[in-house]
Amino acid sequence: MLDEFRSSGTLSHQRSSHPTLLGTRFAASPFLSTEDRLALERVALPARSVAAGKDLLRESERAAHIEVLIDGWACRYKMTRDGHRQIVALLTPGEAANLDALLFTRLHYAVRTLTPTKVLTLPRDRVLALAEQHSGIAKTLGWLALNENAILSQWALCLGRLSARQRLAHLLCEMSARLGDLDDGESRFELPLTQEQIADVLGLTSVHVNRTVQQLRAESLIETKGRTVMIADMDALRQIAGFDPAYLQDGRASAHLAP
Amino acid sequence: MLDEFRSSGTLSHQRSSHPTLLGTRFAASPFLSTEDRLALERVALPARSVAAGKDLLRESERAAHIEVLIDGWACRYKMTRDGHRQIVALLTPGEAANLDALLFTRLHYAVRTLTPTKVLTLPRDRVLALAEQHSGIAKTLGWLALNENAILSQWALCLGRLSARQRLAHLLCEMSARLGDLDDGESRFELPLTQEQIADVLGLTSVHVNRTVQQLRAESLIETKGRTVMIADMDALRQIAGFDPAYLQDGRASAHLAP
DNA sequence: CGGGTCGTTGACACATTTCAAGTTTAGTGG
DNA sequence: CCACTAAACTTGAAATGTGTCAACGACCCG
Repeated sequence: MLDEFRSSGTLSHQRSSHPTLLGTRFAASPFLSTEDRLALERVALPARSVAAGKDLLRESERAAHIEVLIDGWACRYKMTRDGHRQIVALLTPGEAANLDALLFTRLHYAVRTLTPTKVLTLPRDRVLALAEQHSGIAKTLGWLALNENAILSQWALCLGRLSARQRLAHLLCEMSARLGDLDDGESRFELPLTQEQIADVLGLTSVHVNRTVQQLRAESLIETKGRTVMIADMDALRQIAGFDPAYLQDGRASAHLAP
Repeated sequence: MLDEFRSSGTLSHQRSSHPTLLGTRFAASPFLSTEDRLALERVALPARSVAAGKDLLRESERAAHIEVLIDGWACRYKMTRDGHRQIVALLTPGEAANLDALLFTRLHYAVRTLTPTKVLTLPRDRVLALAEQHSGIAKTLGWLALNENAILSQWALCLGRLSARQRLAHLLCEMSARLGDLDDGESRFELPLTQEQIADVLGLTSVHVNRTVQQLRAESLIETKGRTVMIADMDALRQIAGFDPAYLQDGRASAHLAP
């Protein structure tokens, strides 16, 4: 059972203190061989710990490294001129914070930790050099970018066309699926977000998120205790959200393409 | 002056009838050498014409080719369970319709033409093979994907946090910039979208788009005649939208990284 | 114990949607 | 070239989802 492992938000109880990409999104790529992964790990800088609520990267910053979230949660966000925040990506353990840094000179978003995290740094130039030698690494990087693309497209649909209720349901379904809970029926996981942060993901107000959460609770669709969410009726919630996990799972289906 | 050239929505008055990537987003990549581009053109299938309003690709389809829009406009869109449409990307002359097909097995969106178009097909396997040999091509593909991510992230901010008025202003600013009108002051270009399609981009109702367009017209910020938009006061419009073209221009700034 | 963050609640304002006509424009065939 | 039709645009009135403002309570941590 991976339950405790997962709900702790941790992916890196590695045997050694050495940085490892095992269990990251990188390792989930169907294109990354073990050899590729080890090559990447060899250029990784030592992991460092970052407290919750810190800006890992700031908007418009020049970033020369890729930060990989080994442990803990973070988010990418953007600010509007009049001071509103929109979270454009939730980063769960194992995800890269700023893939763009590989080919872009400046970031177009900020990255902030949501919990205490462990972060591993991959120097841009070393990764680019590896990508030229190992096509599996190049493909993996492209695959990661396209995955983010798929999630962003889905969120455009949600933000543009779904009601508050549907958006919240969708977020819960998505996070449950991304955290590995693919089984139907029930699901329980840690969602280390305040209602205000959820509002910044959903493009809503924290007040309205609160009311919507209560509504779902009243219908016995979900339960919450602290930062733990339990989805009591996954089918019903997916129905409300119009959630189809297909957009999250590609690549796994095409694993036969791996070298 | 490129004015007529641009406003015709055409990028492919090529000398020969041979397919060409000159003038496409591919060619805009700071990583693509002339040799790389010619290699890609060699594997391209003959361009074909597609009428307006046709579904080039359907959601969940297995796509083995990348379709590049040589001429005309198209969009990527997704449908909600209850029948609402969200356009998640506007594809202008020179853009790739379904980059995802490179590494994914299934599409997560549909692609529909908005005007009569010319489409060029790049076979997936040929492109992948080229990407392994030419690092410039691999980088270009990644660069294209990251560019789409930047635009999608910006749209998440717009859809989540901007008012109808701001969103419309933002769309007009973005399209003006993407079509190459970087000069300040005025801008005139073709926007071949009905107000209903604009609504599907902005996550609004066509009725409300209409009212918002009229508002901008009444303030003398824009003028429209047919499908031609004229931005009369770019600075004011950018101010309203909080528009900063930075997210569109990366790569050009890093052109020194090209081989 | 105290102060701050987070969650909760109520009353009200307002942006946007919905519904249901019109009117204009563009395209098509006679 | 005109007549006809469908699509696109426009308008108004009413409904509604979500935001705003302001207060209070619960909880946690130092």
